[in-house]
Amino acid sequence: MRQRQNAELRKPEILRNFLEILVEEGIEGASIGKVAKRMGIHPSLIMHYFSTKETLIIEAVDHIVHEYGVLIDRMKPRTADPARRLRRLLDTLVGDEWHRVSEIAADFSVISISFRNPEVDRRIRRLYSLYKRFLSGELRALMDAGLIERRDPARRAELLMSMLEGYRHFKHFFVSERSAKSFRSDMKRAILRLLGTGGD
Amino acid sequence: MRQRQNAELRKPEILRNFLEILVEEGIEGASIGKVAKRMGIHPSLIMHYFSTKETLIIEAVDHIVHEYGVLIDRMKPRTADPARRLRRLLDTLVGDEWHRVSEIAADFSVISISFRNPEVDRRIRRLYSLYKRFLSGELRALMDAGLIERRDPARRAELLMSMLEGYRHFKHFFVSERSAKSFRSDMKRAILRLLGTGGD
Amino acid sequence: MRQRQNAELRKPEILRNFLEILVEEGIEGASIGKVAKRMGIHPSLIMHYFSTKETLIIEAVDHIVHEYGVLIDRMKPRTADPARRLRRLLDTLVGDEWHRVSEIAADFSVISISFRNPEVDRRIRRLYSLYKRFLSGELRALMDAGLIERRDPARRAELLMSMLEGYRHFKHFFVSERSAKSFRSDMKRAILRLLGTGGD
Amino acid sequence: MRQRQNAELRKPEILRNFLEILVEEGIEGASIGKVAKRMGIHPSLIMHYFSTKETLIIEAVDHIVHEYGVLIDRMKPRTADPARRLRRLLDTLVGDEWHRVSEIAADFSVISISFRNPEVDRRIRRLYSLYKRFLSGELRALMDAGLIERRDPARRAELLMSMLEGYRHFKHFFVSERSAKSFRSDMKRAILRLLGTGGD
DNA sequence: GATGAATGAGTGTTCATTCAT
DNA sequence: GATGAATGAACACTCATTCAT
Repeated sequence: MRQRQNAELRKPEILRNFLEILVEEGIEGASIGKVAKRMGIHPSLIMHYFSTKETLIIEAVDHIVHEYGVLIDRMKPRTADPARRLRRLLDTLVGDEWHRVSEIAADFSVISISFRNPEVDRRIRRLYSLYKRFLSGELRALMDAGLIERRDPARRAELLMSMLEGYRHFKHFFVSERSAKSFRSDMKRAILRLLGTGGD
Repeated sequence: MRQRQNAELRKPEILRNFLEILVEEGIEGASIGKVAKRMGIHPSLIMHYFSTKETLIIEAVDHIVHEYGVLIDRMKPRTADPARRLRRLLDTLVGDEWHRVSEIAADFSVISISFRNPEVDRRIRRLYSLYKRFLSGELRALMDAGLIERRDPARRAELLMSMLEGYRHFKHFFVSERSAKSFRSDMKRAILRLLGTGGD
Repeated sequence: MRQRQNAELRKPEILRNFLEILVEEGIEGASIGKVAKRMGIHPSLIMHYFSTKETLIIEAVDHIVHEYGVLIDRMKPRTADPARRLRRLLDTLVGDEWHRVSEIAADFSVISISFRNPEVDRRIRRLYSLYKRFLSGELRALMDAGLIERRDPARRAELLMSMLEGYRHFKHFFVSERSAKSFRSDMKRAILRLLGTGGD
Repeated sequence: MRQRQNAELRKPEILRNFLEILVEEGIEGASIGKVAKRMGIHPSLIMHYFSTKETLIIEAVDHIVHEYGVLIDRMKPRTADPARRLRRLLDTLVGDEWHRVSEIAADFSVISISFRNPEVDRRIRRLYSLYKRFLSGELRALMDAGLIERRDPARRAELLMSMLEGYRHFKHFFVSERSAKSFRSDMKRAILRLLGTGGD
């Protein structure tokens, strides 16, 4: 019954199951035993692949961070036309994909871990700095094109990230189901305001 | 050793210690045993007061939520003068006090719990709805006074909360230590823009 | 809310609740805490009345033993007529009342305790010896009257008790619901056979 | 210290120790910790083999039930000669072996458990139904041979079981040590009477 | 008479981990 | 590559009991 598989197949499978449990039960409920039971394998086999729960967590965080990185990469514009670049940026930032990429519950668990685990902290920091670098670059281009107000692009990026991350993580607490859709277009307009374009 | 105290003294002391550990070690590390050891008492004494870890958590969350509630309450303006009200609102929203009221690490742990614990979820939801109600009211008053653009105040409140909560919770990831101070005045200006006043 | 009562009222109430739990959850589940919770009083109050779980158990056993004692007492014939005495004896031994007097589950728990608790053992022994003395006396009278075979009345009593106790305690395992009623008349005939009367 | 064994050796060893404690301390005193201490191993090792106290109990009950099953099996006659079959049956039913197979204290504990544990209940029921099926079959053969009175063999089996089980379980309460031996021949005669043979 | 504070041992169970096979 | 044996610490929780009020 127990098929013999190699690390390349098993490891991602373990990571996937671990992340599922992380989402369902939080970090306080995510144990090696549960992952093993869910996969129908022996706990020691997980130790065999990851040697420590710590490294399992790190690799799981890496997986999440990687997904976000891919997304940021995909936001990169394929055109030099400033107007289209602005539209594309806005569409991506408030778009479905970005908000769906990972379960928010996992985000909270991971960030929760980051306070005590320097390795996890480093990874999140690196992700956000990547994000910020991309955004500032994009804003600078738009400023150069005169499409948005010329100001310190890094600061503007931080403002944007505040609003976007705040919305992504807390919306389910204060945005009613009903208004979620129209809220998105509000958000677009708000971004434009923050960046300073002519009018609404 | 067997010092005798009563519930009014012991319970908050236990809660305080529990929250300290929650911040230091996260929900996955916050155990009754550790709280007891830290206090130099027996774990069963904690059960005596809270009967369940669940209720200990709930009461701890209540404690946090209460603090935020007090803060929201203190934001309430003592004046009818619209201009002063606006200034006061801005000062509070980006002020130190609001950002210091509780350790952000505790916030993440608590929200992390809220995904699986309906009681905790209810409490956070109640808090945010209180927050939103207060903000919309305040915005409506400012709209009536013609100080900010007249728009659906609830939606505007949600936008504001997105940005503020995003900043509060994620700033340490993307705002450099150096810029934190000046970022605050940026934030104020951003708020004014979102709400639509004459110019910068 | 908590009324002040005196020992004469409280003690039997505690015993009653303890026995209920003993039946429902067995000796392994019958704790002072549960009794207290069920009664809405503090566990220490039970200690106040019984000072030890041991004495609580003993008094509970006493209560059960007492009930059986009353029953045996009630079997005593009010007539000197030997034929009526025999009929009455048979009717009682297989009668409903005797089989209903106490929950069999409690019997098993109590006997289970008796193996390790000499006090409980003494009480059960005393009860059975009372039972045996009564039965032998009755049989001797019937022998003297020539209604049943003349043999060592004590031995005959033991035989009878074997069969009756066996039926009482194990019938639910091997007697089908359907046959339980007719089994009773079978049992009566069986007793007569054991005691040696003319025919069936 | 860390002697390595396998399940085939350890599991029965654990079961044996558990049953010993069950007899000595009753179900209320039979804990995994005590079994572990007695064996000089860690409690978690017992969990490793049985994963739950419940399954440990079930397997222990299975062990007891199995022993009885073997005994019933051994009662099966090797001859077709009715007279020898009857003698053999009588000898077995009142014989030492049957009464020694398991500590009566364990019986009471197990039956005590059966009231709340459906799995245990099922097992005891199955055992008794096996026992009854065997006895009725045997009685029918003897009836066919004209050695005992022709009556509903199932009912007669139930009567027999009542008496035998009653004797087995309660004899130590009402049968004096002195009389135990002669009681056995009394019991044989009583059985014959119940089954209806010519005379005593 | 009754409650609450406090203890300390003990409950079954989960956990990550090590090691031999 | 995979399993199973074994550990030891930790977990939340229950228990009977003591003592002060």
